[in-house]
Amino acid sequence: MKEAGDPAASGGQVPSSVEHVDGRVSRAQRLRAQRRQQVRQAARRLFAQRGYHDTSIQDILQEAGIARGTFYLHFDSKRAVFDDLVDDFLDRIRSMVRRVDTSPGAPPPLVQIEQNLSRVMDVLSSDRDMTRILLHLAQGLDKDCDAKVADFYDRVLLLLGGALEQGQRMGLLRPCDSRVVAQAALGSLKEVVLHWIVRRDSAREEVEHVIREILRFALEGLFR
Amino acid sequence: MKEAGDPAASGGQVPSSVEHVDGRVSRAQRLRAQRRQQVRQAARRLFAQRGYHDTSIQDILQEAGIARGTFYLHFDSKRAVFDDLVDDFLDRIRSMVRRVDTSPGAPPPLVQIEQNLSRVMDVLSSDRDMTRILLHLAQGLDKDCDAKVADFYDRVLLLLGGALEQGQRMGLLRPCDSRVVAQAALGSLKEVVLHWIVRRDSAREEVEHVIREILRFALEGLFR
Amino acid sequence: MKEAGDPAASGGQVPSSVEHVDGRVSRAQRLRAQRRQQVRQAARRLFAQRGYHDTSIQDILQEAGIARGTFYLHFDSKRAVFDDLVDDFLDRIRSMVRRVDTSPGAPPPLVQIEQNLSRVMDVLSSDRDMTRILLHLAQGLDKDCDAKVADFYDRVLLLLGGALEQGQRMGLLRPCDSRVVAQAALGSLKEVVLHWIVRRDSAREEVEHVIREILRFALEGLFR
Amino acid sequence: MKEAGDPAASGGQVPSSVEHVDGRVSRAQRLRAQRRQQVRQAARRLFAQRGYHDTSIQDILQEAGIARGTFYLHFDSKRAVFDDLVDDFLDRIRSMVRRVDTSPGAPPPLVQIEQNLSRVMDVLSSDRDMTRILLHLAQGLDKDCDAKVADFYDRVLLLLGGALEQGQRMGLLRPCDSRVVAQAALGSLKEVVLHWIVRRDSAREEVEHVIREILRFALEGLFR
DNA sequence: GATGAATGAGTCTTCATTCAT
DNA sequence: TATGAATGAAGACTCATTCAT
Repeated sequence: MKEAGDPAASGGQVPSSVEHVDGRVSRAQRLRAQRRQQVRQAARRLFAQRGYHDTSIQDILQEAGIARGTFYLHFDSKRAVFDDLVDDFLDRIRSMVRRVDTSPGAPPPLVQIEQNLSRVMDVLSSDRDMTRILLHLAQGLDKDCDAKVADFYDRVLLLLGGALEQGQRMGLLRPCDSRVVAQAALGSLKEVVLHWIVRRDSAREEVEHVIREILRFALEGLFR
Repeated sequence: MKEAGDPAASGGQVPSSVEHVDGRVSRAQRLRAQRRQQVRQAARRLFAQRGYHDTSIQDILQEAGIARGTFYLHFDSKRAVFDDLVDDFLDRIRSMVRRVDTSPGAPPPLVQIEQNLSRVMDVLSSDRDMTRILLHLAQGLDKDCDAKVADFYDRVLLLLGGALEQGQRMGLLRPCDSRVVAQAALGSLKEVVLHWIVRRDSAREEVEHVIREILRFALEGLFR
Repeated sequence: MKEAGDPAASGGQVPSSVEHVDGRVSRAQRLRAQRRQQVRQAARRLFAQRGYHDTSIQDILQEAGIARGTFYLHFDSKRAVFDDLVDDFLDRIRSMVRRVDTSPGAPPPLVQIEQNLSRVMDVLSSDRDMTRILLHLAQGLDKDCDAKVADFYDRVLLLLGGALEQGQRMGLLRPCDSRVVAQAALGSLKEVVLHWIVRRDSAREEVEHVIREILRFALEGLFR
Repeated sequence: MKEAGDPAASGGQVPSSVEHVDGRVSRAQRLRAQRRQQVRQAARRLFAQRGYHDTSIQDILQEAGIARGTFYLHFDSKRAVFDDLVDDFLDRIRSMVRRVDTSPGAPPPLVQIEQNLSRVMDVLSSDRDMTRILLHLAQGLDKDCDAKVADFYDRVLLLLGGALEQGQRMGLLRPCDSRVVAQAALGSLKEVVLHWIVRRDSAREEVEHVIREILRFALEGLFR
């Protein structure tokens, strides 16, 4: 489970005068990052389980096995941990998506799309807690968070909509309202993830069956 | 708008004496119901706007223009209003759905489905605040609430899945994993509602265009 | 069970012009007194059972079967009912005590004392709820009430102490610190009443056995 | 003064790291105990003065000079302080009572009883507030508290009754209903304590005079 | 860095009392 | 006189955050 993007750990001010022995500072940084991870993991588990509001700082401290003050040494507030978790997770998802390459010689667009989907599903599967948080809690927490998540989905929709339009231009897809269909596709995905990844912890093959089903559903529809 | 389950109304002090002037008691009951509505409306607006946790009882009092005690005269707790709102809304949605009639002479199933969809969309459109609450807040509030909403959606999925299987048996639809496709359809719907009803307050025609688009998407798919 | 001293009922302003038919006003007064009694009885039962603070006005209304406003038509406050009950009860007890008659030809002092005691015990037995209230709740409610009850007991102590000193002067009793002994006697009585009247609802004979036991205890002591 | 049952102290966060400076932890514990005492003392004073219900948490905070949260750091609720105070006081009283030793060579039983009495009176004298609370407030607060206090007195009565029966068997005391007489004795004691210790803050000699008086009263009675 | 006692603003809820009908 | 909806002051308790050690 990757834990990228800890700005405080990497960007901290390192007083050079103190670095007597090479490696001392880096050891401190490593410890600091460890602590941070400890907190993040505890918070993630609890947020996913009980929700944001029903998780108290006290709960996190207990779960992480640290003291109150220590928490505030690493995060500014309870909300900061939440944001950190969400930002990181969104980044991880974003980084899984490759733009569809339409140059000659590249794999067929459909294959590329399925690969994107598959990579994203892998990330979601590997962190069910965060997936649950993203789908259940992140919306409705507060204007700021709503905006962030909405922005994320908007970008996804733009991507999907673009792909649809490209498909139409290429004569692969029938004409349709690309915005609406992109939304429908995104919604399908969310719902299916909720059921197969968050609620049941489905095995890889099962998830792949589900992916194929909704892809076929999206492409061929239900008739006949 | 139905006003179910008012404990105070049923358990309240019933005047043992004779109803002096005809209509005096019924007027009191009407006023009582009005007050209740006043509170519900205030709470609904605020919950939709700020979320459950960021709405204090104080906010509701202010919005409704009543005193603290008055609130508790009509509802047991902040949570009770929320539950009341959600329960009532779910009931309203449920009541819009008619089982598809496959007897000879009945309208084609597809038409019936579209009518169902249209009636549900009307309810959702007519109460954007509650739609927003249902889609954003009700999940992730609390185990109890989660269970209630999950149960609602589960019933919807059963309905959809059943319809799909029937369509398959009737040779109208191609074979597919009805559970997965039902989820996909539900997800599409949710997402589309979120965009066109909750975010933008789309006009009726716009909504109908959207309905047609996702129905066609679901039935014909994207190819060709 | 006597219900004396309702100032509002007896002292109420009666507009003479209204008294069309003789007896109309008195009927109103009777009804008023009845209502008052209704409230008193409900309150007494509840105060005895649950204590003053754990009895709400709502409880009293329910028990008495009247409406909120009606309560305040008869009593100024919750506390006023309590005071009314206690005052009345203390009066009833006081009225049972006759000063010991030492004139020649009168019954022996000891017999008079036992008669006093017996009459008081009858009152206590006949209203266990008020006895419980007096012994358990009236002390410690509040400065005012404490003062009232303390004043009552002080008068009792003065009476007892006077009797003791008289007995000493008459050569019947041995010299002793009359104040202390009066207190001891009062305390014995209270405790015994608590056990035999409040906790168990002892029959008359049992109570008389108890009276004889503590009288003998007080007079003869335990030695030999 | 014993400080039993501090849930926060035992369940608190125990520093997992090494105790850097010898005594640092124990100093923290000492400070913690001090705070607790501070709260207890403030609460005791106020409960004794104004009663349980007329003392608000706010009052206690003011009197103790601490903040709201600090109170709840040491006690679960207002009621918890009260219970803690009463439990501790009852324990202190109980611990003063030694079973009467009737083996040959032991001091005469009467002397032992007087010593017990004297020790108990010392405890009561040394904490007038708690004595007042025990005699005035603890009864009538609540079923739970009533039961606790009643149980305490029941044990005292058992002890006294047993002593009386032993005295009778040894031929020292005349036959009597030991239960009734034990109650009378307990009641005498309570009343006398109320007057001489709670109301007036009598000096030691005065209290001893009172003890002697009621002992003589109990043993020799009043006749002659 | 790590600790955890202290803080106090903020929240929900109760309930005695008032008053228009 | 009787009613009961409305009131709002007052209460207990929580919990994210700070800071001295």
